[in-house]
Amino acid sequence: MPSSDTRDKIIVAALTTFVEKGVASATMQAIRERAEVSNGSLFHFFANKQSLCEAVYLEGIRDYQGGLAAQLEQGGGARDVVAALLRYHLEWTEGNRDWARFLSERGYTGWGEDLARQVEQANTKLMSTVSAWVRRHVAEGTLKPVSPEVVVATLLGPAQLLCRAWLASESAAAPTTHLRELVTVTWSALAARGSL
Amino acid sequence: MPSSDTRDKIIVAALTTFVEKGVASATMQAIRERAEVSNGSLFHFFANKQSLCEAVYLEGIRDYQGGLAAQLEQGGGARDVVAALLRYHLEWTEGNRDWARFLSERGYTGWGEDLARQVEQANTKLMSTVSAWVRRHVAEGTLKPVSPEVVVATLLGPAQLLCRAWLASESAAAPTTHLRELVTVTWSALAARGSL
DNA sequence: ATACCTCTAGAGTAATACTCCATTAACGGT
DNA sequence: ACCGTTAATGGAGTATTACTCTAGAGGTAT
Repeated sequence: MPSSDTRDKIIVAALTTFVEKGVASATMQAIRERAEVSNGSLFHFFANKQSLCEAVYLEGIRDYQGGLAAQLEQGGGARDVVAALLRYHLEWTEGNRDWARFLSERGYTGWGEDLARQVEQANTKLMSTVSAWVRRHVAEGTLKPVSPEVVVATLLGPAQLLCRAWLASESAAAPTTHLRELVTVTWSALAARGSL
Repeated sequence: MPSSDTRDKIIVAALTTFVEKGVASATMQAIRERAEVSNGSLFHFFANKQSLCEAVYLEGIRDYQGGLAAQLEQGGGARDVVAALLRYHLEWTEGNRDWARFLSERGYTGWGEDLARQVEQANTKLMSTVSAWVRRHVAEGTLKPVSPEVVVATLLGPAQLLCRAWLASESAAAPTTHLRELVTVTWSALAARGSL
């Protein structure tokens, strides 16, 4: 079966193993056994454990960010967009628990230059889309005149924190539980005085 | 020099090495050389790399959370407390960059039961303090009636995100730069309709 | 003084990330 | 249809490194 879905098998095996055992304790052997792949193949696709990590990370963040960007483009009033973004974040996390776990607990600093560059790039791209959206609405007077960085942080920060809590301990309430409150609060945070 | 400041030397050496090289690539040898400590001593205090990690993590989070709790107790109006919390978070991050890096990029899931328990405990304690504060102000009508979890997330989520951005890329603006906007926005988020 | 305990020391061991090369499949050009 | 080149696979071998083990130094109490 000489095809490159081997790569995918490895990535998904790596993800589950990483989440299950923790990255440090996850051995390459365990991963390659789960993926049913030989040592040679494994190291053919990923030069070392770190680059495997990076690949998993990148795969996850691309999927997540892609969906997020889509929410921005589907137009609608500012408040609807805010709600959509929040809902997306919560639902994505709930529906992709392993990925979310991996992403939320792993920064990319100290990783390879390549990855750093690619992630920065993805972030920048997303950020510029958001910035445009923000500027437009600030100009129209629907949003408070604050910097795009702060807007993004205000939008996603709280959701991320709630999600992290849920990911860390089984006991915490599911993210989507908080959607309603989160939208209310976040909208108050960002809406210009007077705009509904 | 048979004293237990050896332990501290190890912890600080570990932190710097972890941040410098990344946890995975930081070897125990490098750490013990930086700490100027023998192999025996190192493994006398920390049974393995993971428990060293955990000790570093715990040390950091305790310092951070301690300061945070202090902000809550020093009274004042709700808005002042919000501002103080935000300022504290930003300043602590800026002043303890290495710790902040380590903490923000490292979740504790998949780590030892002990650590998990201790962190949960610390979180719970902080959370109950915050909850009390929130309930009081909700009752007085200064804060919107939302769950303490969402209040906490709203308070610290944005700040965390901004700090992470700063920690990840040298280019981002220093956290404290955003303090003013952050306070404005966060206060709008939490304040009950009508309270200044 | 002696027994005891914490801490230090460094050589030794086992695990494991990674290398190497030989073999096989896939593909493109003529 | 053939061949050359590249991509993929297999598994045995190596080197690094987390961790172990045992012997002993320093310090304290009885």
